[in-house]
Amino acid sequence: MARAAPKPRFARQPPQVRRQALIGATIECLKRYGHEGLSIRTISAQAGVSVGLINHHFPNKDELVAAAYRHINSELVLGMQAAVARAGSSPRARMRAFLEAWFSAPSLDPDALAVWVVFWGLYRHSRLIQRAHRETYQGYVSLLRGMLAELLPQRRASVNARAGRRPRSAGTAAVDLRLAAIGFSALLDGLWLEWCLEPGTFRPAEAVELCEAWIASLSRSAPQASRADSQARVRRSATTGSELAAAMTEAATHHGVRHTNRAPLRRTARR
Amino acid sequence: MARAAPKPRFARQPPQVRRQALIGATIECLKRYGHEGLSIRTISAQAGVSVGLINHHFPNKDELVAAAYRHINSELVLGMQAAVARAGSSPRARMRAFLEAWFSAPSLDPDALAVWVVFWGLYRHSRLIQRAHRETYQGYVSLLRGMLAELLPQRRASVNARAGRRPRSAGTAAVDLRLAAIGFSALLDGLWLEWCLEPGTFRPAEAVELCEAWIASLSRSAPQASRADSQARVRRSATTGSELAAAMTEAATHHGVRHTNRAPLRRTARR
DNA sequence: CGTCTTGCTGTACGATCGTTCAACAAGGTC
DNA sequence: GACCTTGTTGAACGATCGTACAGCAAGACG
Repeated sequence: MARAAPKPRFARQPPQVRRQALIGATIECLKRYGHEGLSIRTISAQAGVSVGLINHHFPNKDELVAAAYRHINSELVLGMQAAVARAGSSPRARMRAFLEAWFSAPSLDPDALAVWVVFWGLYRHSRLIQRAHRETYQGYVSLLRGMLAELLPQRRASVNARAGRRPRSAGTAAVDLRLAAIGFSALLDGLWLEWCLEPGTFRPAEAVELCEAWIASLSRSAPQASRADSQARVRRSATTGSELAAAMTEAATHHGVRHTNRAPLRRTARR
Repeated sequence: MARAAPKPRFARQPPQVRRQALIGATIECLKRYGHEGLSIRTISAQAGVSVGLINHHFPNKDELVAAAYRHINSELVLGMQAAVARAGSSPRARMRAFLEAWFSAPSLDPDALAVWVVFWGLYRHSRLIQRAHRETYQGYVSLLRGMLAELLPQRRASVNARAGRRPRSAGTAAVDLRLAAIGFSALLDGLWLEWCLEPGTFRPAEAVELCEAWIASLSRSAPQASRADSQARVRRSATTGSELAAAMTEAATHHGVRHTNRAPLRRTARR
């Protein structure tokens, strides 16, 4: 008889590689089984490892889930940043590249939506998810801010545009700009959501058209800021591109559910 | 010593009342604890009953959850329908009433969003949830369809407008109308989502303004269908209000995540 | 007050959950 | 080939899950 070649029962991997594999298995399980897929045994089976290995690379399950959330989040943001950077320096081309990246894989993926939805459900009750979101969300915010700022060149870059202020007694032009920015962000999210829910309803290119039409209507309703500086100063000095960008990035809640800090969660005795 | 008044240890309730109470407790638990709140013991404690009672009124947990989903779904739709009906017969007033109802409680509620998100996460993997959605979603669809049809009077009500068709070689007017309807729906969902995530960013009344501006741009970009019939026939006969309504109700996926029937879910051996 | 219906309780059960940990072995080093 | 480091295994634990069911009792009825 031939000597039995002692086939290894498992292969050791560097921690970083194994961690990445476990994160990938977590996301895959979420796609397949939804929230029920978030169990140690399901994930370890998907990754082809034993149950104990997860706690060897992650302190606990919540940390693994948060790492998975951080992964898809940063993967998306990095993809968007790369697409915009690849588009060159023309503001219009950069915005178009962003929109086309936004409305194509891997962003525009029904499976991905199913994964996002589970994370959203966890968000309000998991500090780790909140932290992972906050850390990766910043990249998305600054990307949008930069694109809008260069698309609608302002007179002066006022960095101190305070977040959250609502110019109640402002001129109509300012109000329209702020609303338009909010609406644009809603359009991005809403179209993305709708397509993922029912991909047959419209083509991604049509979503890009819709968004560009909205952008065009922005420039049309407030051309004084981008073209004629003198007119802008007359209408309202604070109505600059950076303010629009600020309002927009405030409004653009993107995929992640931000922590609202709203009404204090009732903390009655549970059970 | 005074005779101990034999205080009843529990109070019997008619099945329908108790069922409703259990449904209410389920929603309340979802608001408080998210997905973790969906346990028999948590819900029964919230309702102030024993663990066994739930299975006395519902065959199993999934049926209770589906009933809860059906409840908030139909509650919302009925509220919208009532608001529109209260507005009278003017199409514009009815649309405004709808928008104001959409952008106010109980629709516009961050707690409610947290509940919706959990249901969305369950949708793809629960036939019961899918059925509950399908049954209640019809009311929302017909409400939107009716409002748009009366807002943009068509030449002839073509009921057989097939769902899902995409006039690729159609005239530009038709494409714009379809896209506009899709965009309007995205605007509704996106604004609703954004406000629930970050209520401080804009006021509900501003969201109403945004939507009405979009509606106005609909009438502006394609007035031929609503005003001059002769022009419409020349441009494209199929571009009617009812087609817009059909396209819109296809696009308006509302809150619920529709079953996509997309790629067949990989059914590998689990565990 | 006695009787009957049935809404309701609460223990029990098996399954599965996340986590722990002692033992194993893969694979580099000498 | 012996040794050592450490990635990996898998049984075991207590907690919690959804469900079943035998028995209790609330409250209507005669």
